[in-house]
Amino acid sequence: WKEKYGGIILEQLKKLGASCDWERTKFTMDPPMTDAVIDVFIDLYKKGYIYRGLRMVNWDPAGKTAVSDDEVNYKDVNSKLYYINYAIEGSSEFVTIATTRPETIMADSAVCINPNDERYKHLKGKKVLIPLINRAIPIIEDEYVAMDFGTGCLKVTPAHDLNDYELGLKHKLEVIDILNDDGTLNALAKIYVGEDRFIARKKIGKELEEKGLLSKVEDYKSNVGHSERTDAVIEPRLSLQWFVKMKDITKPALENVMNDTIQLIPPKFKNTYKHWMENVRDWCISRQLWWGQRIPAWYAPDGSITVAKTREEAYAQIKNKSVVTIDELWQDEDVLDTWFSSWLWPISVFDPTIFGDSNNKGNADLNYYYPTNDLITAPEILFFWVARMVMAGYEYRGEMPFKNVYLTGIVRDKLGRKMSKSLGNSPDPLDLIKTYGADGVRTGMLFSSPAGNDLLFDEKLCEQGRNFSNKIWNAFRLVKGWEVAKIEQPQENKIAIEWLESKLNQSLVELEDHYSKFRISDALHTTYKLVWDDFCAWYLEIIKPEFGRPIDSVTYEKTVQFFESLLKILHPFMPFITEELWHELNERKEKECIIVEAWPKAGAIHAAITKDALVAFEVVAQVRNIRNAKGISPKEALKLIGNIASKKQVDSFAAVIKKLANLSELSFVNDKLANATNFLIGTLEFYIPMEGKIDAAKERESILKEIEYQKGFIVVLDKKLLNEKFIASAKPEVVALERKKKADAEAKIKSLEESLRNL
RNA sequence: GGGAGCUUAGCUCAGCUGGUUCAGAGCAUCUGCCUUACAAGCAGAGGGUCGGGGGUUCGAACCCCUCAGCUCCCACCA
Repeated sequence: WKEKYGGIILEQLKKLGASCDWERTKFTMDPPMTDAVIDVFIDLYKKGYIYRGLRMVNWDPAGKTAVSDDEVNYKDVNSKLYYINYAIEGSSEFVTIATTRPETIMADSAVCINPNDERYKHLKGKKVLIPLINRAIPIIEDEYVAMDFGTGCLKVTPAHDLNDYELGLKHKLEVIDILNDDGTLNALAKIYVGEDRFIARKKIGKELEEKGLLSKVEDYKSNVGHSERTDAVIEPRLSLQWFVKMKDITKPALENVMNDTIQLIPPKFKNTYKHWMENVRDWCISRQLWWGQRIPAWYAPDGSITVAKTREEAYAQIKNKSVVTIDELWQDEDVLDTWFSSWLWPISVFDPTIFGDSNNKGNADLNYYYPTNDLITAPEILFFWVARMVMAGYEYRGEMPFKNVYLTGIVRDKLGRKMSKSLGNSPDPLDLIKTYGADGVRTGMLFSSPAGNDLLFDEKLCEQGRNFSNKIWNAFRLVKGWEVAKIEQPQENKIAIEWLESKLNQSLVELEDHYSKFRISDALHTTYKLVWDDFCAWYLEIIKPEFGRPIDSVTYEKTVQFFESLLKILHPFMPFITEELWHELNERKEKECIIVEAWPKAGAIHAAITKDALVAFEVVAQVRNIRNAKGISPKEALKLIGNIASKKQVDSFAAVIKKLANLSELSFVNDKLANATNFLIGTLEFYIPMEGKIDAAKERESILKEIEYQKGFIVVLDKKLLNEKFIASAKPEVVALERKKKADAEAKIKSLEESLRNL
């Protein structure tokens, strides 16, 4: 099973482009890993952490087997609530107790009342007699009993009810198991021995009624567990199991998550974690299954138990104390909970021998890799696995196993259901990869993957991811298709390069911030915008030479460099296309691969240059506004200006600005950029009004609206700046920034008023 | 029953320290474009009482209270 399904999972991971160390895959049931598990069991047993105790299991009397919680279906069943009179010892009085299970009264160990219940105050310290068998049991008090349910008086049956069992533990009550494994009553029941539990229920009900011990019977709906396999009513049954004491071992695990030595991402899980760790019960580690590590406990005919790794070792320990032969020993048939092997993972995966010998400091791998940086896992196994790895880490290495725990979202389908094998609602990643490509699927998943939040899976996102791959590919085709010549570099290319340089650096800073906070989805969005909007939509459109013309070599070289940087930052999301293009873009040596390339370093963000370039781009926006105001197509607008644009370039505003620059024989010379843009706008305004269609009223309206907005802004800023509380509490640079905002707004209003006059 | 979280555009979700970078993105829809990288694309448009109510504050999507709906984890009732 493991070979088949483990193999499929590994193949899916490889197809998805996960870059793991495939030579080091481990299976927790491999012999050395198994040794580690057994060694830990023995060690914890010696330390007194492991003990045998009783535990309620879900018992299926038809299948005569324990079933897991998952295999129990709860159904609403019509049943009856029997009100039974228990006589008070040495008195003619009685108390009435409501129960759905009169057949278990013979297993009662006590009757429990709420200490705050005035009705029963006089019963304190007395005893009652169980009807039909007349056994005396004590009356105990516990706030657990609900005063408003039934009669407020509860019969306590530790052997046949989980809550009663715990109440029994608390009050040290006797446990009397009156049922056989097939659901019939045994000799301890004293009456109706051998009868089935449900037949006994009816007969006991009848007998109680005949003897006048039944005060009434009510119809009642209860939620009863049924076995998924046999549909038999599940019987809570006590069984001997192995436990790990959690009290001490959880201490460092709680402490070091609370003080952020180990960080949970997102941190909201700290609360959940804390609550669990503070209320943790002892860990039941034995399982009645046929696979797993068998518990290393050996039983002798005299009833003694020896914990040892092998039969021989067990015999060596026991032979002087007990008269047994080695062949008479038998091993516990239960196996260990799967998490009892998994919790050692961060250690045993590197050095499984470390647990057998307390002096073992660990091999080189363990010392190098432990503790690791990040654990990525699902929130639903935060307790099962993560918390226990932390416990084992502190117990066996005295140190955290990992620094950060990134909890992924749970993937749900469009209907909000958890994706699962049993529902069959999870798409096969291999099919998705076939349709959208591995890069598309990865990107699609990450578009909407905030840490720890659920994620409704939608194939549309994979489609978007696929489209992004395509965009990158097309950008590559464009660049690679250019003819390069040693010609003079146009001014606007210089500006475009500086602008993109600055944008790239700015994005690198943002990415660093996002990645450091594990905001993977945000990192993808930043990357996506940089590549699609800044690089493809703006930069490439500006530097793109006219059809049939070559590009200047300086711009070309720089563009290839940009492309390389972009591929590097894209690589974590899209490893396949980036690796491919990396090799196509330039000559590479044999081992020069993008996967081992260094992450681009952020350079300076040239605020001034960015600003100039933005002014240039703003011209584009102005052109657009004027065009919209006149309600004419850009083609028409350009025809007005001069019949110069090719059909292809008409719709591209980046191209428009270039054409405009050529037309007016202007170049974007250094600091005179602003003058140039003003001239351009003037040019447009000169030509376009000649059409006589300009909607002056509309234009005026929009300018007035903008002025209104800016004035409103100033009011807001003034309010803030005049607020003593704000001034007192804010940092000086924040105040300065607010002042600057105000000055900018005032300048803007002046310029708007100017254009209003010119209109 | 105990605990945690969610509710923002038709859909999926951002919105990080309360402020005008705050009402956003993508998808979907609508309009116009087969354009010499890309129709899996380009240019635009419409669309929201930030679940309801109350409070704190100069100021609330954001903080507090409350109600409603949803989800997950744990425990499940005589």
